[in-house]
Amino acid sequence: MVVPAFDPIAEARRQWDLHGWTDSSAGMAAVTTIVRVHQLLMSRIDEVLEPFGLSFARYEILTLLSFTRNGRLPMGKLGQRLQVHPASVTSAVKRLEAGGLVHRLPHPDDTRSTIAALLPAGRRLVGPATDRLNLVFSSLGGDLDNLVERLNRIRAQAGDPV
Amino acid sequence: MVVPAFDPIAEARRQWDLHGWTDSSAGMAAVTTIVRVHQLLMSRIDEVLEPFGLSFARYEILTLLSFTRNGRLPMGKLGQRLQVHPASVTSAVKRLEAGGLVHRLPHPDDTRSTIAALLPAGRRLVGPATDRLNLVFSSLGGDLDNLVERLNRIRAQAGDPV
DNA sequence: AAAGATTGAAGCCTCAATCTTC
DNA sequence: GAAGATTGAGGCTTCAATCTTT
Repeated sequence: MVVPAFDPIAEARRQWDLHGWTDSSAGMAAVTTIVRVHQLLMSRIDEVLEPFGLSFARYEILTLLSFTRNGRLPMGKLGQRLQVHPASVTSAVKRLEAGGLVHRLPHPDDTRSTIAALLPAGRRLVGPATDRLNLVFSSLGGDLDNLVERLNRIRAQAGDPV
Repeated sequence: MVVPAFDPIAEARRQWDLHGWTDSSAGMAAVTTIVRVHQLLMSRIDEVLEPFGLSFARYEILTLLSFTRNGRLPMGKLGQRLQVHPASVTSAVKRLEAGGLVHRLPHPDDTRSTIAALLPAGRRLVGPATDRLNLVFSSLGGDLDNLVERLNRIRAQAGDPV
């Protein structure tokens, strides 16, 4: 993936304006910028997490579990917190289980439900992984709270309970 | 994917602070917010583009081609402009070709290179698809230029030529 | 009927390997 | 050897369908 010397997003916006789509150029530029930043962040995060054998999704599950009293959370709850499809949770937990970081338990009160439970090996990973991730986060710079606030406007507009 | 009544991102940040990771909570919240906004935007865009039989990546290729003098661009150029891996371009163009929206030509001067060329059916799609996307873009609201500016700081920090 | 979870299919992305041509 | 493009593999996501339990 060769990187050009100029900014492809700014160039694209110039083209939209040039072709008479001035009314959409700002929105389009915003969308492509978000896509690009998402791509860059994920790339760096995956790089940092790779030595731990974790993806970002799996790291998030580990962290979520480590925050609970007993390191346990139902599959459905995980999906809600991470805002992903139940199938994604099943897949991620399956991999975490294969790595010996988590295991599944039946829910005591509701046989339909499955509980993901943190294992010692999983808990040992959370701290170091977070430390490494901090290097990425702290290098972000800028006024992040303000950025989040502006992004939250888009979330709210889409119906998110911000 | 059930949506909870509270904001999972704000709740997660509260948890990080609670567990003594105050130094990373702002960065983590920024990352998860970007991930969420990316997810929401892509979901809405895919929904809008679905009737046209297009994905966002394929729409972007069509638009890029429509901006050129003769509707033609080498595969490699497309990858640079869209900032995606060459394999992604190959895959997207293959689908566009299957839909009769684009076709492949050999490069006249360099036999190694392949050129993607817009077909009439493809050109007819660009305008209407863009009109529909405008509905999404215009509903974004807020100061988009300012948002892009703040996101560009992250891009620049990652080495993008902003 | 509704809820919780899982499976299989399909799309998009990346990477590594490969092939042809410069 | 380097560049352009393609292929196959693997990861993540979603959806639709399915199965069990409530």
